[in-house]
Amino acid sequence: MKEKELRRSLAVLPIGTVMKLTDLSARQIRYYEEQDLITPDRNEGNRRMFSLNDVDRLLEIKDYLADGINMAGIKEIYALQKQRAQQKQADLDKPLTDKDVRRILHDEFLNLGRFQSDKGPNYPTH
Amino acid sequence: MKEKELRRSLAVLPIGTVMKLTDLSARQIRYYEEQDLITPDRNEGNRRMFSLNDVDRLLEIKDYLADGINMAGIKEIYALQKQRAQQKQADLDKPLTDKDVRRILHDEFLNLGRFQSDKGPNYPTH
DNA sequence: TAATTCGTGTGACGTTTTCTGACATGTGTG
DNA sequence: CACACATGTCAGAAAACGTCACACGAATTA
Repeated sequence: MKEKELRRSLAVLPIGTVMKLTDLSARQIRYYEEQDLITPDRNEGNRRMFSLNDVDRLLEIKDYLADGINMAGIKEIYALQKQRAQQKQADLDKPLTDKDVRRILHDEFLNLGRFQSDKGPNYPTH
Repeated sequence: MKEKELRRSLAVLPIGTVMKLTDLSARQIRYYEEQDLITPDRNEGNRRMFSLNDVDRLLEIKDYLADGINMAGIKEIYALQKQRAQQKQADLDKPLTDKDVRRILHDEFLNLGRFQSDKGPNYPTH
C-alpha cells in the first residue's frame, strides 16, 4: 500500500481543478493555506500544486466549517490528530517499557474471566 | 469498483503535470492526440485536461515507441483492443445462440475425462 | 454603540502556462 | 533524391494563477 500513499500525496493538481473538485473559491483555498490548514507544493513557476490528500482535507475543512467550527477549532483538530499520529509512530519505534508490560499484563488479567459468567468480577477498567 | 474507474477517468490534470508524469514534451503529447491515440478533455478555456487513464496510455505509447512500433502500429493495437472490448460487451449483452450452446456442451464433453487418468482421450482442443 | 475580528468577495496588475499554426530538422525508406 | 515521420522551436494570443489591497457582513468585544 506504499505506492497508493505516494500517489495520493503527489502534488499534481492546479488550483482550478481543486476548485471544481471541492466547490471552494480560490480565495477560500488560499486562505486555508494561509491558516496552515493545508500546504500545497509550488511548481517552478510558483503555481500551487495540490495532491489528492489536499483535496480530501479541503473537503473535510468544508464539512467542519459547515458544522460551525471556526479556523481555530479546525487547527486544533489537526494539531491533535498530528500529535496522536506522532505518538503512534513513537510507540512503534520504541520497545515496551517495564511499566507498559505490567499494564498490559494487568489488563489481560482483568479480561480473563470477562466472558465466562454473566456476572463476572466486574473490576473497574482503570 | 465503479468509483475507482470514475476517479481514473476524471480529467483533472493540465498538460504541464502530464509532461512531468510521463517525461514527454508538450509537442509529443499534442501530436499523439492529433493521431487519435488519446482524447483529453478540454476545460472552458480550451485547455487540455487529462485523466490518470490518459497518463497510463501515454506511458504505454512511450513503451511501444521505444519498442520500435510506429504510430500506425500503435493505432492498430488500440483499434484491436477496442474491438475486443466491444465484442466482450456484446457477448455480455446478448443471450447465447444455439450454436454457442452446442459449442459449449461440446467443450465440456471434451473436458470430462481430462483429469481422470494420466493418458486421457487427448482429443485435439479445436 | 463603536471598534475589531473573521471569513470571503472582488479588482488590479504582473507572470506563467497553454493554445494554435507554421516552419525546421534528423532519420529512415521507396 | 524526394518524401514521410516524429519531434523541436518560435511567435502571438488567450487563459490561469500569483500577490496585494480594499470592502463587507456577521459575530464578538470594549
